[in-house]
Amino acid sequence: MGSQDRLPCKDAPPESPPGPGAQAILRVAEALVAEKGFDAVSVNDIAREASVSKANVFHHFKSKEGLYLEVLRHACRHSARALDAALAESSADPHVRLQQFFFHHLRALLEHAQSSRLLQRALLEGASQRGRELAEEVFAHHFSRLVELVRAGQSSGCLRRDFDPALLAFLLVGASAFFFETRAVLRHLPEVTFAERPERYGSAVFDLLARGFARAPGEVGR
Amino acid sequence: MGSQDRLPCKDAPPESPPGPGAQAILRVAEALVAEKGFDAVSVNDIAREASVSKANVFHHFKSKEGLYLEVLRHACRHSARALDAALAESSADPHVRLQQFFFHHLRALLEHAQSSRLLQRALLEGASQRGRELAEEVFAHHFSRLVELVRAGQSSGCLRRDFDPALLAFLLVGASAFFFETRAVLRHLPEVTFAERPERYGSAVFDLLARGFARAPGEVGR
DNA sequence: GAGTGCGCTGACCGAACGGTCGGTTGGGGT
DNA sequence: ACCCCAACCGACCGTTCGGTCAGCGCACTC
Repeated sequence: MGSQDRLPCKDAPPESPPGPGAQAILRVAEALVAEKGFDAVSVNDIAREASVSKANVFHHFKSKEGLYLEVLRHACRHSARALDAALAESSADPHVRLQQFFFHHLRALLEHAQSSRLLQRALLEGASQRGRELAEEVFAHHFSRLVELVRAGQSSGCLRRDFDPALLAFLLVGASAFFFETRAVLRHLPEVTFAERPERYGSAVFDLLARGFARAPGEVGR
Repeated sequence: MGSQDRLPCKDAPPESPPGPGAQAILRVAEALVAEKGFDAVSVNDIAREASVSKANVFHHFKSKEGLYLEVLRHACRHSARALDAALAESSADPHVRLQQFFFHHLRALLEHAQSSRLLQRALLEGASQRGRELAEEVFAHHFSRLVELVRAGQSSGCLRRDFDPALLAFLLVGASAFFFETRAVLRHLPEVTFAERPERYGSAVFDLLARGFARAPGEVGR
């Protein structure tokens, strides 16, 4: 009943560093859950795909929920690292930094589609609140940093000051994320020519947005 | 086996117009599936919540999948009607028409959160391809009309011509949809002040976008 | 070579799943 | 009066679910 883990900060200890067998299970679970969702994947499916017995899955993870959380933690770590990299661009021009973040973020989303889809699902599902909290932690932290980046651009003078910095941050993230989410559908829309050309989509979107948030009408720096 | 329905166009005949009992089941199923997802809701749950026997559910719908498709069809009809209304704005100014569409769409999304979430899920899940096709039909049609609206604005001269009309259409839809999707998370982000103020979010986003796609620098019409 | 810890397994459990079946209503047509 | 048929139900079916358990093989130590 009351045996919840109380360790607040430690990374590995709650479960020992995953051995090679556990990692194989983790990888398979990640792929299957990302594709079909937690409820649509059974432990049997995972075990079969990983070529181990179902009992072995429960040997390495204390429950299906536990395995799911481990999978999610892995995806979060992955995603957090990618966001760190995207935010670490070191240009002096905030406009360029925003652009680089946007491209980096979009590319990372598409390249690690599995983790992206996993987090997308975690945010959607009301069930397993622990999963939501996990995903929200990652997003809250990095979103703050992005907002700060926008705000810095505003006070440095190269971005307009009459809009909410959080709004632009949200739009940048959303333009990438929504593109990723709906890409499969976009392919079927005859009017859409950018479904298969993420770079083209990225630069077109950023240009359009930049016209809205950049300071001077002709002096954008590009 | 080979007993697929072949009727191409008819609306009602495959299943008779739903009686009051069937409608109650449908309503409950819609709510539960929208909240938890298809796989996380059992027929027993639906029957219990609707205060009927499980057998009765199978009396009105030939299978769980069939019930799901009926639920989805209902949500699609709902959504299609809302989009029709949003696209039917009759102003002469394309800029105003776009704005009205955007606000209408955002409001509809939030007001009929249940249907919205249902379609969002249908697009996400690779399983039950029939569901995807259903949702895609609705989107493809109305997206075309929206693109045409943008294109009309471009050739009428009040919108810039150096961007892809499908791109703006996509951004308008995405800005609403992504806001809807992530609203629960936005509430927890301290920097975000617009999570509870959709109208404020809507006008801020449209203003920012409008600066990017509108033709003249000072002549926006608002 | 007895002891020990660990990765792993097949057999098994109770519960819940989607779905079926035989039967009971009750209002409408003849 | 009769029958019919849709709506509805309790009981039940076979299957699969998440999860448990006793034990096997094998490397390692003393």
